Amino acid sequence: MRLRFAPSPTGYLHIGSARTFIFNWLYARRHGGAMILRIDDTDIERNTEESMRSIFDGLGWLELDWDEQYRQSERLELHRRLAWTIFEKGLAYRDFTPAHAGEEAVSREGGPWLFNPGARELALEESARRAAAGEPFVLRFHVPREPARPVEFHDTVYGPQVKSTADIEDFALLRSNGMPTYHMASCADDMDLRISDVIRGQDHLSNTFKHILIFEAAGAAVPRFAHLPLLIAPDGAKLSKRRHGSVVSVTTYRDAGFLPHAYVNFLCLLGWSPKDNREVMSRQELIDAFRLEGINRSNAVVNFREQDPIDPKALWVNSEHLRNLPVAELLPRVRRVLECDGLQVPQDEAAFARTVDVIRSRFTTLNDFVTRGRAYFSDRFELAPEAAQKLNQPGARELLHELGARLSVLDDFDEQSIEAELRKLAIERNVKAGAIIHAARAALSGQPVGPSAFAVFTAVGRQRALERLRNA
RNA sequence: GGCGCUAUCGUCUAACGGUUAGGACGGAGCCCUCUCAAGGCUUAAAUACGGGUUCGAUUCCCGUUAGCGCUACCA
Repeated sequence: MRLRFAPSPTGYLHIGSARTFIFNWLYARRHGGAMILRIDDTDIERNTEESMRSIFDGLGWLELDWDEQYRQSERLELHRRLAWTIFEKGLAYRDFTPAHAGEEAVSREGGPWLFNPGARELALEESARRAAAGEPFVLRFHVPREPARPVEFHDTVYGPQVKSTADIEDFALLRSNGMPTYHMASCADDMDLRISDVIRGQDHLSNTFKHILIFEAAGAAVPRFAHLPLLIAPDGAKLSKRRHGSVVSVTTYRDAGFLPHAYVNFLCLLGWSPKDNREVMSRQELIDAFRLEGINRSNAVVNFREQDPIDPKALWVNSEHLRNLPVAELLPRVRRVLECDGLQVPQDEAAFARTVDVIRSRFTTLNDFVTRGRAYFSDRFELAPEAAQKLNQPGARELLHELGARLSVLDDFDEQSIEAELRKLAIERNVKAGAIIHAARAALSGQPVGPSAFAVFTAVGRQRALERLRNA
């Protein structure tokens, strides 16, 4: 079994493309097949190196891998050879009509454009002569239409598909600059790379009929096809950079502090279901559960809003992974965001792990560790307004100073001892323990809310905790 | 315009032709509690519309409507 993901490097890695990669990858991994990354860069006008980087960066960030890698621009001879083979079989012809000449005909008649008048009938000798004379031409597939016949295939997701050749235009195989078109290059490579299953976006569903004509003309076996429903915006439009901005780029989610796998997990839930109500799944669970039968047919909305550009479900999936991942797996990731923000990562690995474990359960993204969780890793943090309010309660500061003094002589700086000491103080001063607790949390973490205040003490560490009480 | 695809809560989705149409996110409420999360419980919220077929239709068929895709020398 051989799967491929074939992006064209004309923009950054789109979340829809990422999902397509993931479904191919899941299928390959589940069946022990090979995953192939093929860069479809035959459109030399629009390709960019930057886009290429974005694809590798994006896939790398998502921690997705592949077994083989190709670049179509390095395989042009193969594509051209196959195109001319089809020509020699009499199944393609040279069309000398200048570019765009056919467009007017379409708008005038209102009907579909099928071929340029006269081009199909051009005698072979004249065609060869004009080509030899250097006249530019496109090589077009000669779609059989008298009589027209149905082209059929079975899509694993969409079921039986049929279209009459009477409705298929004579599409181009080779451009006038000699470059193969997408259809030609893609099919030639799929044959050469022995792709067994083509899993791609539904926008290619109707193109598949053309592809089948090419496979047949080349005398090659037709792969299995499975088309994926598209990802769309809340307004029903196809996701596009121009209209929807950064929500379509995977880097947005990386920068927002998503765990790579959590985002993969979220993307999987768009258009696919394990059908057993599971949603939060590990990578292995995803591989084990993935079935093409679980893919549905209607487009999925990425539910973002103008003010809030990230789908709430994505955030939820991320927070689930964030709090349930083995801490050891989370640490390097937290370390990275801390370092990126110039924060000091604790030397003591065990203490670091405990701190992360204490605070992670109420965080939703990795970025929370340097924002809401800043006080756990740095002395330069801001006191949230609501936290300041708690500190400004009458008598609160004095109580914290006293608490600090008492805790400083404690033998064991653990949660039980701290709690005992704090409650004793509350009773002596005849105040509610909660008042001291809330003020302490505010002083230690800069936040009005958070983990158990006693856990905050140990997470922040003795030295810092006492210092913050003193300076409260 | 032509051809094709699709249609279940706001969103993601589940439901051999027989279910009080299920779950999740988000919303509302309650419980728990040192706060906030988490967790538990409760709640509002859907089969686009019209015809068939059938004892019975979310499910099968047709039509309408809507959305999307393709209709390039883009992919």
